[in-house]
Amino acid sequence: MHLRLKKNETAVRMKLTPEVREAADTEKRGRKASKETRRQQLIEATIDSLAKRGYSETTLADVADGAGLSRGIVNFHFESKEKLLIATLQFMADEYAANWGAALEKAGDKAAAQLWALVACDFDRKICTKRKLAAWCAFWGEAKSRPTYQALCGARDVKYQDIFLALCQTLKDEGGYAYDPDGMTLALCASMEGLWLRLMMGDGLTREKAFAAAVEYLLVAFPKHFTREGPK
Amino acid sequence: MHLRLKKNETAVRMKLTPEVREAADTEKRGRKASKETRRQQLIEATIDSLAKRGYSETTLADVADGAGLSRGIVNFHFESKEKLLIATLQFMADEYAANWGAALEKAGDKAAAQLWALVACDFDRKICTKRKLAAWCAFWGEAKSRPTYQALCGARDVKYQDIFLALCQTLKDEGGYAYDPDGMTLALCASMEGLWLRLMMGDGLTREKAFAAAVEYLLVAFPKHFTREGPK
DNA sequence: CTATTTTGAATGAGCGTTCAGCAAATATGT
DNA sequence: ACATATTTGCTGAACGCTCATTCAAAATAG
Repeated sequence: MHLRLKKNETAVRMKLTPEVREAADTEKRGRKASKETRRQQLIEATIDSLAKRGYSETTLADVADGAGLSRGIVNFHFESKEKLLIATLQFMADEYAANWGAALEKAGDKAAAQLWALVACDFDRKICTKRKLAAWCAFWGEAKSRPTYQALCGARDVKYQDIFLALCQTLKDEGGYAYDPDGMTLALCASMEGLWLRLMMGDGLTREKAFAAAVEYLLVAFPKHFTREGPK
Repeated sequence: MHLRLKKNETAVRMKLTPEVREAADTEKRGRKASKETRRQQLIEATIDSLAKRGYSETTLADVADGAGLSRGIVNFHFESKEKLLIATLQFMADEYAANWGAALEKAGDKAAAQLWALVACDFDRKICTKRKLAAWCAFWGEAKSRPTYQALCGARDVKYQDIFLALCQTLKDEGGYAYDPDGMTLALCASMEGLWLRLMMGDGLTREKAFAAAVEYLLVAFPKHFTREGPK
């Protein structure tokens, strides 16, 4: 009694998360998926696994299952587990950078509006998901002992920090504030990272409340430039 | 040609870190160490390993080597790797709580002085070490998927948060500030956690600079209560 | 001597990696 | 058109390594 199974029926194989399914759907399902599509699908499955089981318990088997594909698949599309993880982090870093880049574009040329946009976009639906925050945090935990991760985790990198600092400097000049811009920038950036950390830990904190807290900070720091509703 | 090695010459066995050596020295070295001393010694070695290799690469072999003891030792004093890690986190959480508790005691009864003390003690030499920050971060990375860790990582727990909130509330009333105390407290606590994260990542940031940034925050939030040198 | 602590070799489970082979898609020949 | 060969994507069993755990024996303490 031998059942001949129809293969590659991804819909049947397993319940995939929306993200994985979408990644697989950008082109056709099954064999027709291109190399890049498969890679993306596996990256999404990796984020899922990191979020669900944490870094240390993320296995290639779990990633493959999550993607609805077979065991050997990762070593076919990526060379090793390590390379998959790096590609995943790279993807998130790129997405993050693109997000604040775009936000800055749309903000116009007023410094206050730009700073507001920069803070707000960190709490954007697209970026600030439970699963992505969890994945970020998983990498943070390993970053200190892995130079490669450390470099990529500084997606909040030099460039970002410089822009932030310049904006704080400008607002200080405009408003005649008294603080030290370096310390202020550092404290503000750190605050946003800390809010991410707390969002991930997941008590009762929501995206909205976290954003409100960040805004509260902006208000006391730059009273002449902001209201709770936005830049003046 | 058989060399008969003198055993238990810990000084010879391996270069132990100062922390591990100290833990082993609180009572006599060698076999005479009491159960509690050994446990402490192993916990210190665990912190070392977490800091050096990260959570996912911390092995019992590495911990045992770090403590200058043999392979099976952890399963004798702790029951399992998991229990060792939990004990380690528990130790750090207790130490952290004791630290801010003591700081609060010494601060007198002025709210401003208490808040200053609470912020300052987070950047204390004893707590804010590279190795301990790294260990904290390692646990944070795994916390989301492990309820036990999550509970202990909230060492910055409800009690701490409540005190913090009450102090902010008091200062607001005293100074007639306009902010929302909940948001303010959240942003401030988050900022300190974020600063820890950055200290751990280790760019050029020093304890002093991080503390200065936190102070900068206090200054803009409570201008009537603080100067850069301390509470008024 | 008895009890306690420590050792280190043995065990086995879990996991990343490899790879021979299958199947779908595409190219080539007739 | 059809048959055949080649390429490409994928599978899953097998392999070997790492590491937590176990435990019998040794070392030490009392």
